[in-house]
Amino acid sequence: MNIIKIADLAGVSKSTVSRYLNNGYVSEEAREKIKKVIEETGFVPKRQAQAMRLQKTNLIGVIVPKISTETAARVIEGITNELSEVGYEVLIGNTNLSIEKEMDYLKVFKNQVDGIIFMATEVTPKHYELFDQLSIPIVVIAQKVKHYPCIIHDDYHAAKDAIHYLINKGHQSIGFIGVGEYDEAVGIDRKKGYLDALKEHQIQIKEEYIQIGDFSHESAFCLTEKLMNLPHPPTAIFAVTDNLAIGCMEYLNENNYQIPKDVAVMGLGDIKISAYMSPPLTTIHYHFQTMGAKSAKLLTEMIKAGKLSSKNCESNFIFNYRLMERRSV
Amino acid sequence: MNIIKIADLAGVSKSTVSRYLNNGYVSEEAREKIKKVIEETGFVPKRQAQAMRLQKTNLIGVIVPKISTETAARVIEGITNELSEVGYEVLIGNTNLSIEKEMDYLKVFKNQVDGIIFMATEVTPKHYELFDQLSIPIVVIAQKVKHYPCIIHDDYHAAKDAIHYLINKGHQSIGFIGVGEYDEAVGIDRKKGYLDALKEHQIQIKEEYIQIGDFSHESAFCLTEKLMNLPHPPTAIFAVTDNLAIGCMEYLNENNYQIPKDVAVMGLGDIKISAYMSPPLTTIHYHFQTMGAKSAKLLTEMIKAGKLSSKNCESNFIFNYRLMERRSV
DNA sequence: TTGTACGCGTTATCAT
DNA sequence: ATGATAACGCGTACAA
Repeated sequence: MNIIKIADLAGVSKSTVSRYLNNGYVSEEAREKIKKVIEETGFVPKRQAQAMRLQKTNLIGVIVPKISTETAARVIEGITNELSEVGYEVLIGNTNLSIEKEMDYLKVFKNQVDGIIFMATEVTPKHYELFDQLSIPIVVIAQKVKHYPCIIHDDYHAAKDAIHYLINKGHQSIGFIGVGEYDEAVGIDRKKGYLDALKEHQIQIKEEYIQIGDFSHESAFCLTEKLMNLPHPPTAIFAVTDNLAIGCMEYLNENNYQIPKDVAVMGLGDIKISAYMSPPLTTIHYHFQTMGAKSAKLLTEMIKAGKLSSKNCESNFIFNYRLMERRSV
Repeated sequence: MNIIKIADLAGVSKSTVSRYLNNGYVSEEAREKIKKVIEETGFVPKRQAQAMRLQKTNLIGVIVPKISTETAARVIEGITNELSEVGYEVLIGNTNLSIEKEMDYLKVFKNQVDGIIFMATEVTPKHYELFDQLSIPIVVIAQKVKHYPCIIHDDYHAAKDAIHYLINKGHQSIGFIGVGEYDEAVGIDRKKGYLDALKEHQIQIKEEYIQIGDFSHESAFCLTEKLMNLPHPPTAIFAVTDNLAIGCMEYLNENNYQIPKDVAVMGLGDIKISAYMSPPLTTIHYHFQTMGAKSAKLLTEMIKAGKLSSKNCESNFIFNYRLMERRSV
């Protein structure tokens, strides 16, 4: 079923049908006939053909590291809610944490969508190359990417505030469970927040208190073991993500440490599960869904403005956070 | 950049470039020239134009009730992983539990994708109407829809097994926290499993033990209160979803009931959080990600077979489940 | 092996 | 107010 058949059935030309569908410049008489035929047939114009003709797909590509993580799901929810209001649809690219797949999606989406939202983890020179080749705007979430618009949390100050909070609660020996520096936001910024907070309070930094692993529960579990087996174990542990904090709590619970009496634990991110831990995890709330919505809004604005690239749109949005006092500190 | 410009730059006709891109029927000489130009320009053919010409979009529409729920996210993960292997991309439709939006997406996707995966909750006559109007195959997840292929869990037996388990643990007074019957799988099948299990053990069914609400924590919280304020409160409670079981546990914990000593709690679904509750929730594990993958596989097979509708493809796949013994019973 | 010409479904321009 | 026609980018039947 296409616009020509509708035109035939209604006894008019396809131009008239097209006008009926779009600007509406049609006589009452023709309008009636067309309306009837369209209702009977349930005709809807094909978006592919429209896209071709209008040079606009009304599609946004969204690339996420892992869709089944709560953070990614929340970001996507924010994006889809925002976009569905303005008539865009979203094409999802789930990379399963594979950088190659990220590259693939960046290439595939390149001439298939009107804009890209990229939820980043590690950003390599290869990424920059692909960004620069893009002829559509892109918005980056969760990492700072020079010369491109980014939606990020203030990881540095969030981590710093967490440590300040711990110090104010009387802790001087604070263990750190982090991740590698390939992830700038989580690996570098949050660690820097930890270090600077200690410095500001003139607390000596002990290398053995700083443990680096990957993003898994198990990593945090092992690192906590190391921490607690130190001659002078810390009285508090800060993990750079809630997920890690939970792995940390698992070790402590299994080894009969009382939280927070023996050792306090603090996370960052406030995933849902944190509130249900025993004890409930004190952490910092991040607004992932709002970030998603903001990124979508920013992107559609750029598209509307006719931008063929978002390079040099130095509009970074740094989102606020909120400390969630619960019972693990 | 399009195929004609590439052809010009390479000094051949666009047909030759097209052949280079597709069947490869090109002389070594021409191949070299084209390869060079394509590499320099980073040209990739536009999918919109291909879709138009080939009458095939290579897009699958996925409609989910709420993308930020763990179950939906896991289903989508299974779908995207499967589809990315066979060259399909996925268009996401997040309905936020709105039936109108479901209808909208069903209509919008109708002539924009090659097939639809529909994660259902309530299935109304309106849905059937739209399904019947489709000229592309559709696969339904999570609910039985007559005459269409469905990927479901065996909700009836899962619930029944849960109750059997409770009875075998010595419980005779088992409360039930459920949802309305508009959701057939959760509202009807799981309730029937509960009722039949009791009947099989000749346990009298008490109406006051059967509490129906919605899908929220709060609902389960209130219903648990009702249950526990009965003259003879139950010694065990079965909630039809883990989420409800957690709301139930919240009430019990806050009111100083010991789980499972005073009252046992059992859920259904095994969401991630359940394992971290205190005590960890005994529940039944569902394989959402595998379901997603299976639905994708089924759909692409039907597309490959050239089906213009999946009506009367009575191929239901009933997935298995696994009882997770933890410490709430 | 290569190139010409056509068609996929839509919208926009232009003449009527 | 309406209709004929061109154009979007691509793949392919057919002719050469």
